[in-house]
Amino acid sequence: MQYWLMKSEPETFSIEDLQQAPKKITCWEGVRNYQARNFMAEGMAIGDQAFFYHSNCKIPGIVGIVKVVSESYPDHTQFDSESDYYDPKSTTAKPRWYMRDVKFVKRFKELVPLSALKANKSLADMQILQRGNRLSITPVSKKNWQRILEMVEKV
DNA sequence: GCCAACGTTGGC
DNA sequence: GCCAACGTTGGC
Repeated sequence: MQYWLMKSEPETFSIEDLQQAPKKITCWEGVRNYQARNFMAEGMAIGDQAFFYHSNCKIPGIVGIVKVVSESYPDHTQFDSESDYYDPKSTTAKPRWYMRDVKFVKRFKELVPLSALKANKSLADMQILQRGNRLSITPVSKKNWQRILEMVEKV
């Protein structure tokens, strides 16, 4: 089993939105970066877990955990000219972008803020902490996963 | 294939 | 709102 971190802007889709979704499942739409897509399409497997990260908001940080519950399949929003995620260069015969379904696992009582992740020197190799990192989906090592869970328990 | 221009991300 | 960092686009 592998671990991941998935970013979402809470204004667009927050962990509260996921909790309120039918069956607490959502399709993870809108990934439009090849590296992130490859992580999702080829790197992930059903049963993997991911940190849900709120980005571009007042206090960015990890707010909970989700689980991968589907194989990858074409992201329908790429074909929808009304959608912000529309990609005119993509065709149903040859889709560029893929999604998976993820399910709510838990929401932390208090988020683990980015500032706390940065302050924890043992997490220095986390991809999200590297300078200029913009990937919306990144792998997390088992060690770092456990270290972060320990930070949650201390809250 | 190079690279300048442009758009986006996301913390602050 | 600012801006650094990065990815993509498109002319050549």
